[in-house]
Amino acid sequence: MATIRDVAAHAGVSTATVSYVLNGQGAIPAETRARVIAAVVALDYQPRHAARALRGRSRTLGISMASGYDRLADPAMAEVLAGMAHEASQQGLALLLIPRNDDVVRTCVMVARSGQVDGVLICDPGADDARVDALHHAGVMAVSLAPQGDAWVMSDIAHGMQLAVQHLVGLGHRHIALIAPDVALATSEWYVDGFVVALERAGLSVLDGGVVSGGSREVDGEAAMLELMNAPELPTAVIAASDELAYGAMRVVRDAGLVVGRDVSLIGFDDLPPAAYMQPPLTTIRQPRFAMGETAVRMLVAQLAGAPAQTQLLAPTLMVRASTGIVG
Amino acid sequence: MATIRDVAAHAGVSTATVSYVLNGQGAIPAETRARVIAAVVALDYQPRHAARALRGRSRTLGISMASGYDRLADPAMAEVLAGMAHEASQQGLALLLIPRNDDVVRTCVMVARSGQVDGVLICDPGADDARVDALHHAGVMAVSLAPQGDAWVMSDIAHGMQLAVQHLVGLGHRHIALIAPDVALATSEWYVDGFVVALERAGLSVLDGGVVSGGSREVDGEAAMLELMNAPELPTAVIAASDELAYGAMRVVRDAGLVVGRDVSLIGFDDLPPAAYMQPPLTTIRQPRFAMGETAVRMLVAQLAGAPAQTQLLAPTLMVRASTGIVG
DNA sequence: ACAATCAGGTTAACCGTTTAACTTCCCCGA
DNA sequence: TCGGGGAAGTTAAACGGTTAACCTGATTGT
Repeated sequence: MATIRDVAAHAGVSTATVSYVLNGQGAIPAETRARVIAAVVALDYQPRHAARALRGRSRTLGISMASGYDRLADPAMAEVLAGMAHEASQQGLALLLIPRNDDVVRTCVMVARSGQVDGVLICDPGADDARVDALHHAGVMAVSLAPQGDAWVMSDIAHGMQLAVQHLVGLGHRHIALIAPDVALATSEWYVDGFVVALERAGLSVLDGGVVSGGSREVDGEAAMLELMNAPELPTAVIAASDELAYGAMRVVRDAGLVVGRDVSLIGFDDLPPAAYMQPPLTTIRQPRFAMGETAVRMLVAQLAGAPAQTQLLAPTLMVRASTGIVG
Repeated sequence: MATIRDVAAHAGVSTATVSYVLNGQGAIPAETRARVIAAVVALDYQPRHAARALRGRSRTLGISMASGYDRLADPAMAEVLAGMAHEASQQGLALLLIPRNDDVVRTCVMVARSGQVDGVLICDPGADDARVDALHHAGVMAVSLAPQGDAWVMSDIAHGMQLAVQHLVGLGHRHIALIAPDVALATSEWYVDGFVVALERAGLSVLDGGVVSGGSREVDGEAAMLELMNAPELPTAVIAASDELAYGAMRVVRDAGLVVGRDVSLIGFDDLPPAAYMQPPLTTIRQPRFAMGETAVRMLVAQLAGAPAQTQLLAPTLMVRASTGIVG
């Protein structure tokens, strides 16, 4: 493969000149510039990334995923990632999926300190996640997808809960339950607290057994809904912390011979594409996942450029469909 | 940040010795080794990735996605990616999402030739994809997720179609239609050809308008199903090339007042998690997406290690649920 | 007429590792 | 006693760019 020296020789200039031309720096007259370009083309020259990165930055951002890359298959996560990839591409940055082993925190810090990435995006922050502190301590810039540290972006879950509860209360519901997400996730408590606060504002209170811990998959939603149905009194409405949980809950309600949207109202979170194709179509709180990904990247880039750390809440919206109805 | 020189000075040895210790090479007595390790720990030394990569390989594989990173949000794609990330982690390799611009082929070749990645995984091969040839021409190792070039892995779609058709024929169906995938994808023709061959083997033939071109999203499935319903005679069974297409088709059938699984049988492809939660639960051909991702990485790694290029077909399986039933 | 300035370069140090080749020193066998 | 050979390091040349500092000759200002 041709090196910058070969190009310089071919164009009859020094390597410095070639470098300046390629980086658009220095004052190079058009004629010389043209000769250099011609040499680059003739030799099919491609600068080595490692050699460049050895001096400056790597122009790559790291993606850290603690809970295992299986989570990539989670559509909500995939959408965040899509947003990140989109924005990163806009900025000409690459995204690196940091390899995982038993010590995720260590590996993540190592990759960052090795300079393979300029900053890190913490995609699945756990409750009490050690990565934020570890990265901060190592002097690595990072943005988290949950409120931790001083740079993060999240969907305004509390507001989403308000929307959900208000919608249900408006339909006459007074007896509302929550299927909470996996407690291991940092966002988990936001769903629960948001739910409690929203109920209070509506003048309602949380019932005994009105918050059941779910998980993240459909089967978890089934188990949680079964738990709710075995309680002394069945809530008239259920909010699930994700669409997947809602899918599972919906099936259980249906199997019990009840009609979702009439006997029991059901709201999900996320608005994944299949939600609108469920039977009945699922009312849900759309979370701006793609935008969260884009925003996280923009924030990290700004921080790398010297801007101060920021935090941001993105607004969710209510998608009304047929899985919620007047209490009856 | 401490460099290898600092470590060498601190341990009272040369940089070469430090390097040998760190890479487990050369014959270094335990006592010296311990001194070096102690220095590494004391100085919190972390080797620079770029400096290493400048000599050897980058230990990173590239992910090329031509159709835009929005496709990452496609759950089927996300599952492939999860498999790749999993296997790559096992091997201690990182995965790089290659940035996209208007000239995808060029960018992809550039990143590979720049040495930022050792090889490329072509995730969404298009029909007549220029990347395979371009990469091959540039001497870059690559594995595609569709039959093109000499190294690829794919789910055995033809066999999947056999399973689907056999299942339907066993239920008495003779009038079967196909909702095809986006023709821009390299795998598209495999669905169509597989369908045609499977029908022939069953002694059936393709009807007029029996193959409608779909797309990839739920709305495309709706449009395709509408087209089928407007044809002179309604097929008794429909095979959709993806679960998403099937979701859309299912809704249209339902909205027309027909019952899926009784009036019209419906089969999807992929077996995404929501499939089992549709109403009725969707019979579908499960494709081993995660395994495809793992296999692709393994094949690329083997190739980089000098092994000859391989091709592989992974077996899909039939998941029988309630969306298919005896013709009536 | 002479210094200051500028355009258009070049030189060489530097980024941080790896590794082939070489040096020492010591031990052992003939 | 001498040479061969291995153990334990060291030296220094790569790897392929970037960039601060310097050089040269021509032009400008006074």
